[in-house]
Amino acid sequence: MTATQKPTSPDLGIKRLSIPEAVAESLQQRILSGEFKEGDALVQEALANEYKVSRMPIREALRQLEATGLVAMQMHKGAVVTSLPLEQIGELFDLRELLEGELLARSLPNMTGAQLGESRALLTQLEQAYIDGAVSRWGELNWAFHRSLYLASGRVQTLALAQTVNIQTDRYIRLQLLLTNALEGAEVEHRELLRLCEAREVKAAVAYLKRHIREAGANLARVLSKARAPDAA
Amino acid sequence: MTATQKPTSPDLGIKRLSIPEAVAESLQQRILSGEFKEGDALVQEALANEYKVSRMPIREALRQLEATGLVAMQMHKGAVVTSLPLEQIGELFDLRELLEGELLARSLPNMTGAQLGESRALLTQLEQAYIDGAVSRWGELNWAFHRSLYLASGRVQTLALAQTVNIQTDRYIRLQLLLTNALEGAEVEHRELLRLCEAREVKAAVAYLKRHIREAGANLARVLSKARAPDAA
DNA sequence: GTGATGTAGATTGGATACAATCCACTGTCA
DNA sequence: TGACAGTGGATTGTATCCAATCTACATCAC
Repeated sequence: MTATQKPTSPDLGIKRLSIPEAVAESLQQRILSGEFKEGDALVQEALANEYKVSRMPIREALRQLEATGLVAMQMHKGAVVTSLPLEQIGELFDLRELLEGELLARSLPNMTGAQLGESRALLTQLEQAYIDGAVSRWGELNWAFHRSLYLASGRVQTLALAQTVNIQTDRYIRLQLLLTNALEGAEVEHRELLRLCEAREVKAAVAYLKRHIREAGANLARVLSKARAPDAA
Repeated sequence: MTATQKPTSPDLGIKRLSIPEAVAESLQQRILSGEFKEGDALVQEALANEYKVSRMPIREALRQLEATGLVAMQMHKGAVVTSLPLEQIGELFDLRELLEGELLARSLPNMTGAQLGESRALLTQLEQAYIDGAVSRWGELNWAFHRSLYLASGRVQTLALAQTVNIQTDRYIRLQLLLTNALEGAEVEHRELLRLCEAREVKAAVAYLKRHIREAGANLARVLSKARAPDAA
């Protein structure tokens, strides 16, 4: 009745995920990877057949994705992959700048050497994925690297929000990678960002991070506006 | 059986919401109002009986609420109303400061006189609700008032995030109202905030808003830490 | 008496069945 | 020919049914 702080959960770490959660994760990957493009309809029965489950778990997964903003559901009309106007994509980058700047400012002073080492390891993987042209893996690792810099902040709510926003932008960054086959400067910037962090230059690192995000957004906007303009063809 | 048959109204504009959405909304209200307290179990069958529907729509509603962070679901164990540690509640107010400050800064320069009038009207209602002690209504109106100040920003993504965070804090603000029967200064602050907005003093208004949110958070933290401390009694 | 273990009831998870709704096609009539 | 109402198929929404899992209590061994 009183403090129920110990909910008798002996199991550590590993979290078994239910079918809806697993399906949601899979669908998210497929949307981010571009397999499902903006505006594509996600038909429940088709997905149910594909995943060899009934439509029930699919529906719950779709609702979960709806909450993250990746799909939109309409009564009796089904779910479609959301499509963001250019200005909202820009807004997402502004949000990232805001949230991630805050996170890094709070995290960096608390980061241990081991945590910085973890970030460096992730950056190495990230660069390798970039060289390999592993677009999908690059997307994951990009967030993993950024996230590793924020973990020490202990700001779980902010981190969760930042992650949601990142998932949204991820889609378009991958699209940019496919369209232009290059992320101008992003790789160099990551390395410089990590250097500043290792040097414990908090203010400089935060400023650099914000600039990094802002430029990524600007580059993307340029690519997308070109790519979307002649879609009437 | 068919008692809750919706009259087939060919209404336009009004968004017909599905049963899961309606249930989610209702449950959210009941959680925010304190009817369901932190840690309370939300049993599917009980809710299904209450709403006179099957468990299916309930499950989808619960998943929707899970995404907003109001409830947590565990495999084969059901859904419970989430309970936030004090520090995370504080974090939510920091987030509000960040997000709403940004929103107001972008919105205020675009606000029309009519929109400011709308805000003023909402503030009047808000004050009335406060006088009446209508806690639940006060919660709604508080966000409605804040939101009205941000609408002109055109930042839909940011606004959506801010709303989610607000819903989370709402719960605890209402709790504070119940515990202390007063929100120190908040009412006066709202009026001053609106005055600054009407005077188009953007920087001052943003600074004031941030302070307003920060103080609300600080006050709440004081109340909650007292209320939670002697739970072993 | 204390601890482990097995079993029954309750509750959730998933599958199937049925109803409601939408959409595209078609056939008719002006 | 063109517009429009009716109709059939496809798809979603909800209810019901069965299986899997958890929790609590009783039983048994030490």
